[in-house]
Amino acid sequence: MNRDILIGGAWPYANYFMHIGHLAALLPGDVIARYYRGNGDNVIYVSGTDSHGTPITGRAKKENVSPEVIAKRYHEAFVKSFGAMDFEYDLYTATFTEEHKKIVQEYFLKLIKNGYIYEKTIQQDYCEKCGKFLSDREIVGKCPKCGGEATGEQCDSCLTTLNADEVQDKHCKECGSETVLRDNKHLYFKLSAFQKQIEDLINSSENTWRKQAVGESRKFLNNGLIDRAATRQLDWGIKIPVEGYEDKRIYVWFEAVLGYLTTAKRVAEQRGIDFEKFMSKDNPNLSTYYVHGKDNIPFHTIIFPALILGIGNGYQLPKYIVSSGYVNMNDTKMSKSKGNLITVDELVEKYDTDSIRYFMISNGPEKKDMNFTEELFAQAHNKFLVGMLGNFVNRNFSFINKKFDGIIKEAEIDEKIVEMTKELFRKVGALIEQAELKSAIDEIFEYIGYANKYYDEKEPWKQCKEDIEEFNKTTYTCAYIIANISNLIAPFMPKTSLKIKKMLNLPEFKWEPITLKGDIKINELELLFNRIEL
RNA sequence: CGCGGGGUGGAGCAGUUGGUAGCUCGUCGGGCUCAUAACCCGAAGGUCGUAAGUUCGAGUCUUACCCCCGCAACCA
Repeated sequence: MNRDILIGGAWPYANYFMHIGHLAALLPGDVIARYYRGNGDNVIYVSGTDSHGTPITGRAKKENVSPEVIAKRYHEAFVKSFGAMDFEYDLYTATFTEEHKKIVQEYFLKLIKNGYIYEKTIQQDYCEKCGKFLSDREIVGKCPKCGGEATGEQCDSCLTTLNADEVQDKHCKECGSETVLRDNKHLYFKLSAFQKQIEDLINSSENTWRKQAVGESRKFLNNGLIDRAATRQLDWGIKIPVEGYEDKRIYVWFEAVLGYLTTAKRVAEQRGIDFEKFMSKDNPNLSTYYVHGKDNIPFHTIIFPALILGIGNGYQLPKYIVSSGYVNMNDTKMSKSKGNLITVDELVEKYDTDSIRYFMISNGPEKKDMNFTEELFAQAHNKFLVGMLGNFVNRNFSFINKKFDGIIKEAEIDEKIVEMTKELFRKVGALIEQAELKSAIDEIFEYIGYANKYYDEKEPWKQCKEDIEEFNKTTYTCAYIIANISNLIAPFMPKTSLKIKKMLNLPEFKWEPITLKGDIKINELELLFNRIEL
């Protein structure tokens, strides 16, 4: 029975190019997707560009273009970067598409219909000169603590987080005139109504959510969930399908997480799958994965589940929450201003895609933040990819090429290795399903390490002179190992997998052990990886 | 302030239900020669952030403190 798998990668925000932090957080999604596809399962892997919100309008104003221009520019850049890193989404779209907007508005109306949206009037800062309500970022004033320069959300001097109502002596950032408080109506989402259900969700998810996600979510529940405004005073975003709200837009975080549903639904429709059945909590075959960075946790573990419940379509709540830590550069936080931020494009230009994928999984921020340095990267590349994997293939095949015209004679395959291989597929598969990718890839490299040891112990360079039967067994067994490596690494390093498959004329990737038959002719041998010299 | 995650040999990490620490890299020594100074074997390196406590016994439980990262704001 094929399984139904939904994987949602976090939606990168369209205000800068994709950097290695995004990559580290999102890569697990692609690995998991490839793995399940290799099992013949029914995978829907989706994501898109988060393209609304104030920062984009701010940037647009600065560059004197429309927000759409900015959003599309970065959207295209993301598509290119994901492509370069061999991400295979079933659909990568953007929140500015009509399809997304339409479904989000439908969901919004459903929330209203189900009684989870209510109107509330609050007082907000208003600039009379500019004739508009100001967002927290558009307010400047004095910090109540240190008296320094502050915006409506943070003090620039002492760095405390502030609320707009705490800030003193408030002015409009743009024109400088004093702000006044005015009544403004907003639509609120009854998050508090889901306290109990989300508590239950978390209690039943301790083994499938990353530890930090569980802890972080409990924090919010312990404090008690608070209703959140679902609307923002803004003109760039999804329109609110309610009269009297023409000057407002849907809060980006609400619509961005709903993107998982809007995109998955589109994929399902294209494939002729009944999405309501697919996504149903009563579908025992369904597993959902949500993959993102740790700062995104509450949106995926609290808000998104609450929205799903509020919409009331009976969809499955997040089963696997795969949150990653951050990537630091030389022990300091990456940031544009510090200039220590590496974009994916820069990395791809310099290094092998598979090598980057390998490093980001095996040394990635799975449980805690990681530190990225080129030295560490080169070291791991040289030792594991060149020394262990690449070398094992090369030492085998170049010998065969030299002495036996590239022909590996059929022979008995070491039974112990066959058993070990079968077991490995089971073990690694289980780890990938649990999103424990670091352990999964470690298991594979332990196997490769064992293979090198095996080769050394058998000493085929001697066997070929003393006992050709034994030599054939050794080399056929090694060819068997290499063939199986091509499947085992496929979710992690798709290009390398293909290279091996080409050398041995192997069938396309499936998550299962390969059995060899007959003599094998090695197609042109090429090095899998080249050493990196720094 | 509070809360969440983390703090284990030079570096990166494991350590399930408590019993005097494991792995990989790097380093040093040896072996092999099929291989991209690659591969194999061996050795030296830690008392587990700090201070107390519980216990026959704690990295593993309790308390306090310190350091790093994060916290529904749009930055993975």
